[in-house]
Amino acid sequence: MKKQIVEILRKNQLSITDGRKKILELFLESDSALAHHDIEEKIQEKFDRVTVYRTLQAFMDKGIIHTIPTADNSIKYALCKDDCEQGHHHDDHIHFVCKQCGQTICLDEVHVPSVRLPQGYHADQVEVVVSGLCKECN
Amino acid sequence: MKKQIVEILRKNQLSITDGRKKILELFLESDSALAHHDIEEKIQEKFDRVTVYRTLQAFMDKGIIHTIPTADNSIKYALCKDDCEQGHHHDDHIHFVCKQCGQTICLDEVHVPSVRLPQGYHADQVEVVVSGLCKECN
DNA sequence: AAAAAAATGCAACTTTGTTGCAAAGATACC
DNA sequence: GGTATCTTTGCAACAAAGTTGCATTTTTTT
Repeated sequence: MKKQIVEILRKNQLSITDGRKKILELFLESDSALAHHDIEEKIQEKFDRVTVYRTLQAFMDKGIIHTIPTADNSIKYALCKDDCEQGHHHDDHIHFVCKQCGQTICLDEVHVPSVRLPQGYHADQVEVVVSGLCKECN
Repeated sequence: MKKQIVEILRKNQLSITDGRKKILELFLESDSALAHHDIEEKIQEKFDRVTVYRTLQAFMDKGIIHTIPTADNSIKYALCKDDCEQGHHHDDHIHFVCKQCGQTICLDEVHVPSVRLPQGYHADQVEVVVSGLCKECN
């Protein structure tokens, strides 16, 4: 695990620091998406708020994590699949938000459906967020 | 127009106040979704920030407007279709965000595709946000 | 037109996010 | 392994976004 973490950071040319290791570990351990707030809560050692913001930004830039759109003004982040490279996210899976437990998860096995747009529109990216009851809460 | 506004407020059992009339008018005039910030900007008379928050909340509760999920931590609101009733939103159209002009619009004519979830999951609602270039910017 | 109910504005506060800068830490080089 | 260089961190100070309680004003009811 520790090796995998260092490996990921190295591969993305990020210096290996305690904060980055810890936050990346959180993502690897968690199977649901994390908001900034969740991260600060779950980390026992206290890192400055600013550090967490900058770490998430760095991970985003490198394509290690991606954001999940929400309707409640909280950005959620989740690990990208291996083939997301620096600056080019191509996560084509859908996201699921459980109304009971609140968890947001990536359903990697479910691909986004194709959408037919009206004349004149050009689609770059399609985001699908399904809400309902997850496996555990159903 | 003025009649329609009063009509909508009355139908939803909201008292008819200047702020509500003005904000509702904004939504009716605008064909793109509005963020809290946009509303404060576009209104010439100044209403208190708190009033705008509470008005949006009231409109949400009554099913007059709905939120559109975004990945950039800004809640956008748009008018619901007529058949959204108090507490029961059922807007099954997709949303489009233009990367050029930034406008967010409801594509009422495009219905959300059906999504097949893994065993055990139960879907209540499917949100689709497509980003790319809109008719004007393309 | 007066009484009752609801909405507004204000102040004070909390939470969330940003920026510049000095100190601490990581990397590269000898 | 130790030092120079470059990067990251934490702090302070700030800006923006959102919330709450309460007195005043406005709307609705009778």
